[in-house]
Amino acid sequence: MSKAEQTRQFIIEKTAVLFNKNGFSGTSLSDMTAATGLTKGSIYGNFENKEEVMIAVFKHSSAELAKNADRAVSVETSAYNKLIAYIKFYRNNWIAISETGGCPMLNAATETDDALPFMKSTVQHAFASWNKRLERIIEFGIEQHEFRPDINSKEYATTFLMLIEGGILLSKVTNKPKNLYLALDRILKIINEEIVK
Amino acid sequence: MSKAEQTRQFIIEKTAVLFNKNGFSGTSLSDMTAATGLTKGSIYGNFENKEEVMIAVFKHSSAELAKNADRAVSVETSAYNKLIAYIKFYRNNWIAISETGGCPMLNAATETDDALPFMKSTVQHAFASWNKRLERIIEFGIEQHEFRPDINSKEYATTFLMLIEGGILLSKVTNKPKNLYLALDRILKIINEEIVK
DNA sequence: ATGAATATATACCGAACGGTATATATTTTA
DNA sequence: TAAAATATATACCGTTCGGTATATATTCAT
Repeated sequence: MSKAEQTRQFIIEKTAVLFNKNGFSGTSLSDMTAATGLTKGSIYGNFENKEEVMIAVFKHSSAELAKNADRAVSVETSAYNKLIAYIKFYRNNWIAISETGGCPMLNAATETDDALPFMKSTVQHAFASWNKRLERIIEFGIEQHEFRPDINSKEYATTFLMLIEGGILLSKVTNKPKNLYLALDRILKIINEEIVK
Repeated sequence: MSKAEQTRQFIIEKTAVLFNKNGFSGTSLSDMTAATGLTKGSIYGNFENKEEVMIAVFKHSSAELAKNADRAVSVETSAYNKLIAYIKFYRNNWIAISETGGCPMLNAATETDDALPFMKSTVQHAFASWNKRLERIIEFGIEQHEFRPDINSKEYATTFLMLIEGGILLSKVTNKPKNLYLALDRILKIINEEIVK
């Protein structure tokens, strides 16, 4: 990794929390120079503009999230245990999520919708990937004869995703993990009562 | 209503969509003068600063949402039909919600969390009120012997709320109402299978 | 080790930012 | 209807905004 690539990665990592907490509009270039200790010249030597940094940061954050979730899931062999591990992953990581400004998917999606057209396709793609990853676990369960063969894996994946995001939102507002846990318990209930044979 | 009060209301209504779409940081005073046709002097004659406008706008938007939902619910007499009406309300209003920038509760909550401390208590209060309103319908159903007496009305209200917000988020991202409908169908299922006797 | 290539810092740009003092209209009250 | 009170417009403030040309360091390949 060349020096420039290192710096690029350094900028992404140091500004990720900034963008996640304050959004694109709420983050200024001086916030970014303060967070990195670099100058505007250095940042603009590695990125075309603020928008490009935002895109790179979001891609990094969502990829990191996916990587961590996948790691937690991959240690399990059965589809059921993989789903349980997924729930556990969110249960265990509430503090980290909370302290770094909440779910980057939720935050970016909310600001992107109407205000950041340049982010639209990137966010859409990240959500589709997330849905697909959950979907694949369910489909794997069907193949392994763990789960009912007639269920709509895509819809269940989406339902889980909505509950997780809704749970994180409520927990952030109330400052209590309880609501996220309620959402996760609901997902568990759906798995046990509707998905497993 | 005095002229000043009229103007104040006029500013709130004209800037509501603006704040909902672009957030607090993404909305400038010139955006506000453009949307209202008024000048800075006029706006600042009616509000202390931009923050006070944001607070007034959010209170207006969330109150409007509550009023419309209550209107839809109040025409029904049974608790069950009130809950159904609540679901129907969101189903019928997707286009309006979508076109005005999505759910103001979701949007404000997301930006507020870490970036707008001056909004925190207002948003928290609005969410608590929302939860309470749903709770009261469920409690009414218990009193009327329509619903099971042992259910946790607060938790069910929160679950519905999370599903609605998660559904709106996903539908906004994908630009398809399908996901919101999926969330609403899930709420209906919970009502029929866990709440009604 | 040295020259070429690349990365970072400095110093600056015009524009837009939120906000305000003051002048001018417009309401409101007597 | 006239005077007092209030609402709105004008013109301006200092600051910060995102962005850039250029100079200076630093890396990298030979």
